[in-house]
Amino acid sequence: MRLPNKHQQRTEHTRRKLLDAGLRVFARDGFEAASIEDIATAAGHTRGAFYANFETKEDLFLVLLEEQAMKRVAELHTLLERSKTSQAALKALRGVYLERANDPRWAMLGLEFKLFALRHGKRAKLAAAHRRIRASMNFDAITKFLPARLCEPETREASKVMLEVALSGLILEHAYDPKRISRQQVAVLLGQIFDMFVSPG
Amino acid sequence: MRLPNKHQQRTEHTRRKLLDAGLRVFARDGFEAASIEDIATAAGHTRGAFYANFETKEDLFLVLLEEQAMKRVAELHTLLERSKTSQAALKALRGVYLERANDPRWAMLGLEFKLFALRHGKRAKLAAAHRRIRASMNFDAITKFLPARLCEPETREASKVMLEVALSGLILEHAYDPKRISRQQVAVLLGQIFDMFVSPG
Amino acid sequence: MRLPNKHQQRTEHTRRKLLDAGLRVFARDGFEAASIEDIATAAGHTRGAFYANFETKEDLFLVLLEEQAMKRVAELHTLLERSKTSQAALKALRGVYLERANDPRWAMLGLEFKLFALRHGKRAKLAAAHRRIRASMNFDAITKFLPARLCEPETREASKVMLEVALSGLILEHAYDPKRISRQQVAVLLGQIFDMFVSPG
Amino acid sequence: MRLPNKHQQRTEHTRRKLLDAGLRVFARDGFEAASIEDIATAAGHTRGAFYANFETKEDLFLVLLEEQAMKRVAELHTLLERSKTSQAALKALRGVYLERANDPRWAMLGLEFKLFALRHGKRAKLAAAHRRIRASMNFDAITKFLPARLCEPETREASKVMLEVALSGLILEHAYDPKRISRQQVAVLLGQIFDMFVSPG
DNA sequence: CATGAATGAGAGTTCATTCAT
DNA sequence: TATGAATGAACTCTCATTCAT
Repeated sequence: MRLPNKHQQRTEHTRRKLLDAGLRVFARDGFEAASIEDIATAAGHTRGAFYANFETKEDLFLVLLEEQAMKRVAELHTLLERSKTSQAALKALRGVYLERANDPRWAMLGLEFKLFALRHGKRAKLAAAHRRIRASMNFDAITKFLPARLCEPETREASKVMLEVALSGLILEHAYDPKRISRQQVAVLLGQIFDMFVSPG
Repeated sequence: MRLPNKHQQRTEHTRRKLLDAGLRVFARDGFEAASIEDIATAAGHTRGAFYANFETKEDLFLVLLEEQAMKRVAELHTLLERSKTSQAALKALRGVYLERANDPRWAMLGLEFKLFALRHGKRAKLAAAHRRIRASMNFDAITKFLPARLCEPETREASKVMLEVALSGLILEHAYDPKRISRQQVAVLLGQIFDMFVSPG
Repeated sequence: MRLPNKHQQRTEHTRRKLLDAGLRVFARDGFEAASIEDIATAAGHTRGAFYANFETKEDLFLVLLEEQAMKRVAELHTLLERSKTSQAALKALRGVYLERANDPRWAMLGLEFKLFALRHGKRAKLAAAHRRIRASMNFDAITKFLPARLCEPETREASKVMLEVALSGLILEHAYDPKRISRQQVAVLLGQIFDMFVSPG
Repeated sequence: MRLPNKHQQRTEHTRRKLLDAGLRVFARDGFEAASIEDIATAAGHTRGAFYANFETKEDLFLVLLEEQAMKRVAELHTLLERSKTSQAALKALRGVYLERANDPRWAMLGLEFKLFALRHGKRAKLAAAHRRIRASMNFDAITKFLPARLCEPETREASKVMLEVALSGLILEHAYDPKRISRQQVAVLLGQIFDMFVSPG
């Protein structure tokens, strides 16, 4: 288990830059309209670097998705582990949930992913990655902090869906027309949704 | 200079078929991935027929949006006019709201439109159509049937946004993974959202 | 030989307008870039009227060429017939020659025709029309007014070529860059050319 | 960031082949009728190679024009520098002038360019290239070898125009109908024009 | 005769991808 | 590993032409 050498580090660095650029460009332009040239350029490289690190545009997209999903789930796990009481956990969870409205990129990426999966779901190559991403999006650890009434699997899952939907939908709506719904109002609505579908009653 | 009626009818018929095909194809493939050839073929015509009736893909998209938005608002108006009491109106409204989850195409079109507007909002040509579509998406007539507490403009608008967001988001989620959230559960969640943000209390 | 009836007159009128529009549009845009829609619109009609009167774009072009060529030769014949002496004929001829620099459209049409013939000369359909146009461009009647030394066939033809070339070339050059060569200078040069290649010496 | 030399060489080679093919195809078919596919194929490549080297058809056309114009002016400068006396210079100039009738492609390109500039002169992008090409077409160095009477700017410019016009016009005429005017006759006429407008009297 | 909707071939252009370097 | 020239398929769009009216 030697440390990566210089060569490997450089490769990793390029890969990192391409992923970061991918996040920006996919969120900004959408999967279809994002061009590999744009992503490579945004990463400070050329298309060649892209193809040295990823197989296709789809590949980068899925890797990016998986990475981001795991990152977010990990954040949640850390958060919950640090919380001493259920109440504290819920409060922290609520804070993170509202906080996430401030980075529209992940919401856009999630939207793009669902549209993408919906439209290319039949492709065999997609399936495995798809499952992994879906799995990493789960954070069942939440369960143990939830009030009993929310712990029946179906209800729990539906609540989670509702939270996701409200988050990404309101972010999109705010981006689409900030005058119609302000950041402030987004926060209020998200709070209401959270309290309704998560907090104990 | 007037056309013989046959010509007009033929034109109208072709235009209608193209719009219908556009709805199907845009909803299925998204704006970017939808090709004019696909739309024309789905309508039983060739690309030439498309260009005889619309200027660009964007043009068809916007016309389609406007038409559908107006159609839906008109349906609501009719509905509300027929209702004799506020209570009846609310009940009818709730029914239509839940009902709309059954046609995923409109939700997909709305999503595509928001993504499209977000990404091409600076284009001058878009602006006018955009405003018209946005306007026709409004249905302030609802207001008079709402409980007083929801009639402050900001709250009302936020509630409408929340309803739209929940509807299109849950439809997308159900389409994306029906096993995760069933049609039944979508209906339940939509009902909860409606009751929370619209019904008097 | 009855007079044309109303129907025929109307047809002839449409055909006339299409030919006039063709002259304008071909001279302005060139054969390739001229669209049938443009020509029909410039004539106050639709493409249908075009196809009711001409077979193809090429057809209109060739008919137009032939008509214009014959018209110009006829003018020359009339002119020469009216002249009582060789000297008067030459003077009149010189005047007409210089005068023709004032209508660039014919020169442009002639240029377009030569380029067209050069590029499509092998097409069988073109051959006949081509010969007729070429023939109608001749005006050997001039010969009898020319000084003896110019009457050897080769020299005579070469001189005529030189006159044509100078006329159309200078018109193009003036249209292309009026600051480089003024209308006045065009006239001076044409006069010099005429005097050198036609006038007796 | 510097390319290994092999890459540069390959690029330059392809670009060269595309320019050469462009010269042939534009001269043969004209600007409008020349297709990028034809040019690329004539160069032994695909359209993609074209777009890797040039932005548009117009771009290749203008680059080609500028290159050819500069090449011809450079030839003239070299020629004049080598001449020891005015008389020798004039003789050499006359020889080159007559010689140029043997390559119809440049004359056709020049014609196409004037027609193109005339028809698209208002386009902003064209203006700069246009000026550069026009400038590189000048060869005022001739002036010092000309007889005094031709040195007044206006007369000189007019003479140059006349020479250009005669050259390209006769080449076109000969290409259009070699039986009407032979290569031999073209040479005779060009000689007469040169002697009249350039040689000392 | 004239209209204009529809066709279909072909244009210019973009772009994911390959490959020699 | 990274470059960038080149490929080729796909796209949007134009336009000469046909045909029902």
